[in-house]
Amino acid sequence: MKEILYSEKITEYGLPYVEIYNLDFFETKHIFECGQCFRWNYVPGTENMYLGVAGGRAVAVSTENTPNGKNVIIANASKAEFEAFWKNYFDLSEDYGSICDALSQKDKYLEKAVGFGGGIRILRQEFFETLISFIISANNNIPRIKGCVEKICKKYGDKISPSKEFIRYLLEKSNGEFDIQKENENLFYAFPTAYQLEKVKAQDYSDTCKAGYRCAYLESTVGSYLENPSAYLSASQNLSDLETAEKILQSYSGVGPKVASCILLFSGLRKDVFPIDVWVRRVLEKLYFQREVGAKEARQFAKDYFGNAAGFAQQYLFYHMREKGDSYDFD
DNA sequence: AGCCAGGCCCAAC
DNA sequence: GTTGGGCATGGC
Repeated sequence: MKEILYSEKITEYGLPYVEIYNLDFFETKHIFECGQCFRWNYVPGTENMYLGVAGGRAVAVSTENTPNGKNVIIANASKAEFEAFWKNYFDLSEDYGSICDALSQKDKYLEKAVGFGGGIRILRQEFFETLISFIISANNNIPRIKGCVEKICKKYGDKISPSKEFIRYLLEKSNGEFDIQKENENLFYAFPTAYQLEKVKAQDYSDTCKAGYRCAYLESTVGSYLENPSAYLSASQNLSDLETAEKILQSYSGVGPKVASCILLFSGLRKDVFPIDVWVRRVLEKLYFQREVGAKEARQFAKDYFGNAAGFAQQYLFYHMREKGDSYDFD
């Protein structure tokens, strides 16, 4: 794997940004629209820029082609912030070239899915945010999940006031299409900490974000999380025993097998899990079974067939099928 | 109107 | 240990 080269720069009007040079396997659309995250939004008027909040910081991420390859630009970030947070967040230490090669050689379906979504990176998102977000995701659809999460952040999270320079950057890059008034009111909030949610009741969540019956799960899970905030560490450190990690996560209210897999995968704790929702089960049935299968049989197959790369395989298959929609067909 | 969405809980076997 | 009904909400 190539060494990651980057530097901090600054616009002529004073906005710091980090530029990563010649980075392969990084497409913003693939990364932010593959269903793993809910707080990144396309910036209208740009080619491929997404604005998001993580780690209590708002940044705009885009790529641009140069004669030497594709550069990634993280705007409104310093070198120190990149090294302390974003480098890990974007999973830059993972060798996606090897993963894509290995999966592509496995079968023709994966070859196509990897060819389609080869710019995906599995984000190493913060644990508590991932826990709460994927409880909301159960039996829900992605646009609504994003709305629920956004409203919770707006009501309970810390306000992040964008600098004048960052606003100018967003306006210029979007040719004025970015609605700074509206988005400043909606997007620039940190995900709340567990302590900020400590006193929030199910009814409050319901009034705030209309998450329905999941609101009771949220209240309960925040409570049990606060009883032992480091419990998830024992799940993450227990790398030799996936079943224990899943069991710990499933002790939270609203977390079953599928949501537990998502939390492990999308918070970067484990890459060898294979979350199975209704979409993914359909893909497995269509591609590998040619019949209907139960959840347990599907899980076993994924574990045996995809092995250590199961999480990556799942994301490439999921993204490909979701984007293709009705035209998803390999035959 | 009825079905579906990155499913889970709980009761009944 | 497995299975099935119920579940809030909004888009189509």
